[in-house]
Amino acid sequence: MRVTKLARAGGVTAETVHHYTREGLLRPRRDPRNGYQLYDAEALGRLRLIDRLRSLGVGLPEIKQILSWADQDSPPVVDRYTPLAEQGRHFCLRIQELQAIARWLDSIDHDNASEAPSLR
Amino acid sequence: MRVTKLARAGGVTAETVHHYTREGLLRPRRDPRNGYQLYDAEALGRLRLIDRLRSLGVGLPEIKQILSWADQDSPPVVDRYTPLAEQGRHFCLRIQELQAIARWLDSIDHDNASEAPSLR
DNA sequence: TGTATCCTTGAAGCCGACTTCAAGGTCAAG
DNA sequence: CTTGACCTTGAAGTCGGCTTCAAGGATACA
Repeated sequence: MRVTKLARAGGVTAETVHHYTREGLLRPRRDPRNGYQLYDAEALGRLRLIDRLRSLGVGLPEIKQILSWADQDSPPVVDRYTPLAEQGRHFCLRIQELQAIARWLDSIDHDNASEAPSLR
Repeated sequence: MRVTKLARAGGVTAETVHHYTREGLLRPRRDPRNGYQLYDAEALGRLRLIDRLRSLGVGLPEIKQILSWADQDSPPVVDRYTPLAEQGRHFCLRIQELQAIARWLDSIDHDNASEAPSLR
């Protein structure tokens, strides 16, 4: 599929797809006849992943790295173990923080007398 | 305490504290003698919360709103129920996404044969 | 009393992530 | 064979979130 179709499927603008492509996060093949960029179904998965990570405040370079791990089918584990584990810990921390905040928001939501632990 | 001390305690620069103060996320009282901004222990809690939310991609206006809920000691629940519940759902979604991604990263990390579900 | 450190405000600058603009090539339908 | 929708690239513009700069006042202390 071409940019516009991918963009619509992923819920972003065609320009955003272009942007990610320029930045190397998406790597479409080319239609040899006209130079058009052609994206496959996997590209849609990548696009959705990019979008989710972006909404969580992950920057494009970091996302690019994550995608590169996904690209390696049979990678040498030892080469990427350290940064990957680090990434994993990073996300685990974020999750815990997010959960704590969500619990707190929820406690207000249900009008429990509890307050934000982080503010005291 | 004054800006620099708060900033150091919160692990940010004094300029960042100034920025948050200008944007209304922190509201220090003033030393009447010299106009200095004075922050209390609660401000440190707020600062830490701001910092965590920022690292999760939450923007300053959204954070300001969240802080305003924390400010209300005995608020009319009905007035803020809707946006708050929305916020809660928003964060829950983020958490779920983040967990899915973390699981996936983790699965690579431990070299299971599994792949990213989001890419297929 | 000097001087080093901290405080104030306002304005300008920087960076990342898009978004818009411009100029032109492709293509299907009528 | 023209019109409208879609594609290309490169460059410039926008916006949020700081960060830096500038000019001047306050404080601490040897």
